[in-house]
Amino acid sequence: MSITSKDIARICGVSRGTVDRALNNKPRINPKTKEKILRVARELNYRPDLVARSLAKGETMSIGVVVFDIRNRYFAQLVNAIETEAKKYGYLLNITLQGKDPEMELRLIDNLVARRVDGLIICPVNKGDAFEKYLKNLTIPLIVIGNMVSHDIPFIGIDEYRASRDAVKLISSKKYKNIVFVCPPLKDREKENIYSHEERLKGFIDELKERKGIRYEVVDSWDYLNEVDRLLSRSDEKTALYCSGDTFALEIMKHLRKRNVEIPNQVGIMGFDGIDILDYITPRLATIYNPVETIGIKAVENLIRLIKGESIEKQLFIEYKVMEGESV
Amino acid sequence: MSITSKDIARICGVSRGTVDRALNNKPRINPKTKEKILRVARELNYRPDLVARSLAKGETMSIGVVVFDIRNRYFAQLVNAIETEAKKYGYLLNITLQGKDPEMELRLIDNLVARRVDGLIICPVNKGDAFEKYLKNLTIPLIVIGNMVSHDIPFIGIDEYRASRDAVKLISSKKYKNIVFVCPPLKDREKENIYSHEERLKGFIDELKERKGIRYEVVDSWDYLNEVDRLLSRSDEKTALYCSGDTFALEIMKHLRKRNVEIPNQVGIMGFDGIDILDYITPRLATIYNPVETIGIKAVENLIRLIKGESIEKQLFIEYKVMEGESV
DNA sequence: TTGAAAGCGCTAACAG
DNA sequence: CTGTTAGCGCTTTCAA
Repeated sequence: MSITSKDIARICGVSRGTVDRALNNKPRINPKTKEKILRVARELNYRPDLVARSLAKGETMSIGVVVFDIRNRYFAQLVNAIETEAKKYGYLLNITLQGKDPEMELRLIDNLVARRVDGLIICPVNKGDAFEKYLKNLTIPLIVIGNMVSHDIPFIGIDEYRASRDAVKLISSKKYKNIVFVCPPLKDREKENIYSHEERLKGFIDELKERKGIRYEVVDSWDYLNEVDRLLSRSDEKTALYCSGDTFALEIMKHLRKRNVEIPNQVGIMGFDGIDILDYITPRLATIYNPVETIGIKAVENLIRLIKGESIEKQLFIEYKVMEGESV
Repeated sequence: MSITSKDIARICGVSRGTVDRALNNKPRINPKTKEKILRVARELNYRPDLVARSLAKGETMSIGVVVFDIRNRYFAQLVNAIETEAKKYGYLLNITLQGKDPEMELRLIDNLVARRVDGLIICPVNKGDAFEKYLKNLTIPLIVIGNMVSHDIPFIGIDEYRASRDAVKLISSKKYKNIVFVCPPLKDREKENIYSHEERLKGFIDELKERKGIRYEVVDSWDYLNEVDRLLSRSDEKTALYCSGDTFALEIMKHLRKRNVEIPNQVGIMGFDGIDILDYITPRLATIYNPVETIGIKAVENLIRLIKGESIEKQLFIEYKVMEGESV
């Protein structure tokens, strides 16, 4: 057993209340007794039990985080930023991964709430009214990142719709005659929250509707590599593949490399997210840089405001950046 | 305020002890009262307060993790594996990042201990006797990953020395006349624990000592790109760059690509770790595959054994794999 | 089968 | 300036 404040009180011949005042820099204590208590505490290498403190104070100084998976570059960068920022304020992270499993997500949120984390940051896979209601009934503050659930629940992300239109503008400026939006997650739209991809899709379509003379279509299959083969063999028009995620773009590039298809000479490619490993890839992938670090930092800032009972703006859109690259 | 077991007791007209028996499937309770309590609990959406439970039971069902940084692929994969495995046993993770700051590492470990995590998994940046003693004095079980601190402290990793010799064997088999070990972390050997890199260095040297006719040298500078330029301009022998980490290899490949140096025709490159993004890189990098998922899983398994008071083997070496690639 | 009471280690409120 | 008391919500022990 480790040493408690009671032990210190006994040894110093004072009450636990006095020990508390000394240890936590509270007023109304004799400097000499304070000094003595601090000395004894140090000598005995006293460490307060933070579990007990949490129970007494009703705060744990922890933030619960629920995301898909941190092998995913995007979430690795996000969680990294959240941890670094939270630490500055004395908060530690309870991080949990739902692996796109809606049931698991609910279980994890329940568990974190039961552990009395002071707030939650989630990138949800669930969606819909029931989920919205569930979140609203939580007793703790919450910030949603990426996949918006409703306009009523605090959200931080980028304006995916506008970013997607910008992506299409960039591609169009390169005189492609045919643009394909590659977005496998659309396949899962029934069961999963794919808000961000749906916004990107809308932006893609709206932008192209306004432009004449460019054909476009959508690939919404996880078998997208074969789809790409089929599309490219079928048409001899200058085609660009606009991918709703850098990872899909990288997979396609790897695939085309095997087929000796040259990028961007024979086909153009654009991604979305601006994950950090693009640094190592040739040709440099055109993409939308999603400021994930900033999003993480803002999420922590806003969450802490909520924890303190302060108010925040319900929707916070961070500026993204169009990265030209060499692949389109 | 949320509802407590006391409320349930009051409503059901029983004592808190009985409520506990019902809720936690304990014996010696009348099935009918149990049923009633469970029903009421469900109706009121009762959730036990896990902080209170932790205080009462003396266990938190959390595991503390301290690593460098999870933008680093290696740690992202590691933490991902640890989380997934720990969750199976009902443990959540408190993950913290020390960013190679020794002071920070100590503060984080202290904090986690104060939060009464049931065990720790760390990849330490500290080293030496004082640190070893500090770790031994911790009141909770601990597993060290990667950077061994001492043979007395439970460790999981690969046999870096042997792996490094195997790497050199692979390179040698390709008839290089000059092999350069690129290992910037050596620069920090005074202040940081770079056990794994030092083992790799030893393996490199020992293997080459046994082979005649191959020149070798070591680059231990963070300015390694310029060093590489200098080395390559100086010699016209067939040279291979053996990097103590895939990231260094990727940086060099990117650098050489700009200089239009062909790999492996003009210079060979080999990495270490086998991080997942190599999938997207051409030419395929030769490397040592470090089974980080397995290491994470084993770390959790062993830690839980320690938590339960069971015994484990102090040193656990997982099998690595030599990946031939096309870069050497 | 159930209840009562004590305790986990800390904080907070009030009285002295 | 200091001590006392109660309480956070749960588990555990012992007695009934």
